[in-house]
Amino acid sequence: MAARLRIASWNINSLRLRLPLLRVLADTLDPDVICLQETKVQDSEFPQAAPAELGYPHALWRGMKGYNGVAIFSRRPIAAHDIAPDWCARGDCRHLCVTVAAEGGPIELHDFYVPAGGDIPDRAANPKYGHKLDFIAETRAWFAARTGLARAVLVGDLNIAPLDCDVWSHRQLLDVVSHTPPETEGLLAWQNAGFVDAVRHFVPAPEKLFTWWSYRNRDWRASDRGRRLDHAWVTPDLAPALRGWQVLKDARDWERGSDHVPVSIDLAV
DNA sequence: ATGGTGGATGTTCCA
Repeated sequence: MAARLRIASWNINSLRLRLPLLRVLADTLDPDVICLQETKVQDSEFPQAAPAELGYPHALWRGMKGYNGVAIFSRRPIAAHDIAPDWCARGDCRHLCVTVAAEGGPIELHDFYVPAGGDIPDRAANPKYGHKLDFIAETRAWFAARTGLARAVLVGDLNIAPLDCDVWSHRQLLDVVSHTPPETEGLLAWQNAGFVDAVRHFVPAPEKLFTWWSYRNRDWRASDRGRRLDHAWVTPDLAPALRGWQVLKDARDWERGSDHVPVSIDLAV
C-alpha cells in the first residue's frame, strides 16, 4: 500500500518574519512537503538551517530581494527539475519545480506564485494586469505542449478565484482583479491543459471555499469576504490517488499571520 | 465611493 503524501501550499508573506509559524504549520498539519510563496528573501539571505530544524531536511528555494520568492521544504528527497522557462522573461522567482521521491515513482511538483496583477483590470491602464494575463497564457501553453504529463502536482498562490463559489460575491467581484472573466477563463484554460482541481474534487461547486481574507477586513471571520486564491491541482492519473484535503482556516488568526491560509492535499502514491 | 492593513524598504512599492 502506498504511503500518504501530504503536500501543503502557503503564501507565507515573508519567510523570515513568519519562521516561527512554520513550526505551528508543521505541528498542526503534519505535511510531508511544504510549498511556500512570497518568501521575500534573496537566496544569499535565506535561513539555510531552518528547514532541517523544522524536520524537513530536503529543501530548495528561489528568491529575490523584497518581493516574490518560492521555496519547497520536504521530508522526502527532492531534486531540482529545471525544465520550465523564465516566465515572461522577468527573472521573477515565481516558480519552482522539483521531483519528489515516492513509492510508485517520482512526482513532478510545481510551486507557483502568479502575479497579483495590480488594481485596475485593464491592460492599457495597468501593465501588471497584462503581465498577469500573459503569465497564465504562457503557463497554459507550456503545459498544453507537455502531452502525456502524468504523476504531476501543481500548487501555489495563483491569485485568481476561478469559480463563482470561490469568492464571497461573484457579482460584486466581476470587476475586481482576481475574479475578472479574462483571469478566471485563463486560469481554467491553464488547469484544463492537463490538471484537475484536487480541492474541488472534495468540495464541489457551489459550496463556497476561501483561502484568503484581506488584511483590510476587520473581523474577517464574521464578514467572511474571502476568495480562493490558493490551489492544488493534480494530473488526472492521480485523481484516484487523492485521499483528503485541508484548508487551515484557523491559521488566519495566528499571531501576526499571513493573509493567506495553508491548503493541502493527501495522495496515496 | 472610499479607505481600510501589512511587509520590505528606505523617504515608496507591492500586495
